Amino acid sequence: MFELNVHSKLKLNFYKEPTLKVAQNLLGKVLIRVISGIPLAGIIVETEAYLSQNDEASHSFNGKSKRNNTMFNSCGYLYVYQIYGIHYCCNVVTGKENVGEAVLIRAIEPILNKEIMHKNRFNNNNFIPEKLISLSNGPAKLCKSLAITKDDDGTNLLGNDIYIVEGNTIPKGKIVITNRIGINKSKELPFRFYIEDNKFISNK
DNA sequence: TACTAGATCGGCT
DNA sequence: GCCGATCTAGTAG
Repeated sequence: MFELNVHSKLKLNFYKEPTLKVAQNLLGKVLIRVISGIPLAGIIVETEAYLSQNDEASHSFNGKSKRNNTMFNSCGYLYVYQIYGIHYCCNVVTGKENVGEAVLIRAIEPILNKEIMHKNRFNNNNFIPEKLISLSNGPAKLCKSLAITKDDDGTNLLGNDIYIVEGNTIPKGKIVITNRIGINKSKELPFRFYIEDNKFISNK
């Protein structure tokens, strides 16, 4: 059973590393979302990096706008955007202020208060273990499970509402590096990372 | 199991 | 107007 240790919260230095490095270092870390004092949590098992240079798929590619403003914050903030009118996706902002880089969290493995995550996602209390994987094996699914919406855009990850703590270190050999999915531009860039053989990564 | 369309909104051309 | 860093339900095979 996972024991939440608030003191292992990641410090600002963690986010200051180069974006591609942070994307890999995030694997195995634990994303915490506190609602009414109750922590929901999952192990980060899949990420994608979005850079500021030569990356057409990145929201920051065409410069700053109202929507992507948070992406241009200095590192250590949560960037949440809405997609297809109905879903939300969350990113960890990296880089210095006005740079515009982030790591999309694509999948987590639920470990704490899974029943509440299930209720957030499916709107019912009929929690069954078979549904565990589909709780958060995709960027929009994990946001739904953790009740993350546009309201959470700009949240400081060093605060107490949404933050990330230490978890298991993933050996380099267990990190799979592939191209990103679900996009049409800059598809060829090897910016997607996930934990090998993990059951909770996204479907595609 | 595999493919397709529909949902639904805001940002950008 | 168009289309997206998605997901789901529906249909066909």
